[in-house]
Amino acid sequence: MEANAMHPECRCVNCQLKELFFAHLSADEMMEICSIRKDRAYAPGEHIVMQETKVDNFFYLKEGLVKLHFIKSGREDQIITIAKPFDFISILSIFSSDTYKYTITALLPSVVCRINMDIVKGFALKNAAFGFDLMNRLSKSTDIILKETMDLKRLNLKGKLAFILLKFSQHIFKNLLFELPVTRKEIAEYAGVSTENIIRALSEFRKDRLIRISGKEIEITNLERLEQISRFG
Amino acid sequence: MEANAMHPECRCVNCQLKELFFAHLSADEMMEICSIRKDRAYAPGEHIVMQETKVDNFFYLKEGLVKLHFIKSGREDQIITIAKPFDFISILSIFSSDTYKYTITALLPSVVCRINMDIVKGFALKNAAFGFDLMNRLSKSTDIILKETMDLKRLNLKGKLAFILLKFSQHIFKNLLFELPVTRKEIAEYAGVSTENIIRALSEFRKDRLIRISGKEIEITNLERLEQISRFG
DNA sequence: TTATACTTATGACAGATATCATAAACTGAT
DNA sequence: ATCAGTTTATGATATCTGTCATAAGTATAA
Repeated sequence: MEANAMHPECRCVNCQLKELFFAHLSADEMMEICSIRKDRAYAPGEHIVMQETKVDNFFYLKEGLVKLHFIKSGREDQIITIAKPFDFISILSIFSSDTYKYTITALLPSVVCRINMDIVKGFALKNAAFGFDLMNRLSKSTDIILKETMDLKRLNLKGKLAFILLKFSQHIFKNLLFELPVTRKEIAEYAGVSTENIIRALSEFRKDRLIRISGKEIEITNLERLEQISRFG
Repeated sequence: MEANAMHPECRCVNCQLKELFFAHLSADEMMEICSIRKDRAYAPGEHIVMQETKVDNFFYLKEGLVKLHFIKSGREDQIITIAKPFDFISILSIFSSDTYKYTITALLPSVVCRINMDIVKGFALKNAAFGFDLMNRLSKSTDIILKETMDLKRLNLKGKLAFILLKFSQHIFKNLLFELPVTRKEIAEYAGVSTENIIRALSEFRKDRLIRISGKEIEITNLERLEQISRFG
């Protein structure tokens, strides 16, 4: 595409962010964004954003997998959601607060695209169509998270586990066979139940031949049944 | 105020929406908004917005109290949150989807200010500062809801109940003595537990002299202890 | 008013989940 | 290779929560 040729720094395929910017900004403005934005790679376990720190950048996940979570001293983490490539990961509060409200941590080797927040705000304030599009995308992201949280909330333990396994299989890896990118403890923190019970439920799913497990590798062998459990369990 | 005199249709004290519009729109634009917007009163139990219907209006709660909830046939409702005057109540998905994703129902006699969505979108698209301010307010509302949902999620039954009682006392009625605007069943739908257990826990709070109950009237008699339970319970 | 449905309340019990204990497997650092 | 710490796994048990049953109180409409 000629557009990409014009912006050698913004050549990532599938970049929603680029779409967002391209659709509304001039060639010069694009040049500005593309020269300012920075990529950075993170190893699993590395914090991308730490809660309570000053909001300085807008983050976008290009590669890998991350968790959005609350860290509470003396208490288990709470995982808000798990975000995949092309998701906006700095969502809540970045416009309405001056500190990040939650922590973002890499689960897999990840590459994050970072744009100075003042620049993004500047564009939003002088380009209404851009701001409007940005608002739509941010609100869509938040909506999905809240919906997911409410869905998880109403399910029993096995339902929560099935829901999470299906999220990995259907939405993240798009494959019945996948490598779990989280520990059992993290699944528990996501579901809001105890680690032991997640392990137990995994074993029962295995015994009932809904899944096969070898270490971190999971294969869903009875998709239909697992979907039932995630809806009604 | 002279501003109010200029816009006789928009004279409500404490209107956040008016602030939002006044700050960014011209006198003519304000005239347009003020002549188009409509108030409507709703009786308790009346639906203000029904999920799955077309997004046509932007809603703002002027008086009363409402619940935002998901209705599922054959299953109990899920209450997302309870909104009080000056809250934006049409939040999730109104910009990113063409149907409302949840239902809004009055809990107390309520007055809602309604503005045609196309008009709001029109202003947002041609006035960047207005759109930016709107985005901030909407995202702040959603942030608070998600935070509240995550807080509720990690608490045990008594913690959830204490949290909800404190929300009524501290955030909504700003009084230790208040009239419960919801049934025990609705508290249960909000907390995500069974109605019987909410009733039982209320009785125990009464026996432990944390609250006094007479019908719908609740008085918090041991605030400190109730706050402890809502934090660590 | 009576009749009906709903709400509040409590007890009994079953089922779900957390907690504690133990141990094997795995991981990373030395 | 070894050690320490973490993760996975399973059992036993206590606690929490849901479900079912019953009944009294309350509101609403005919």
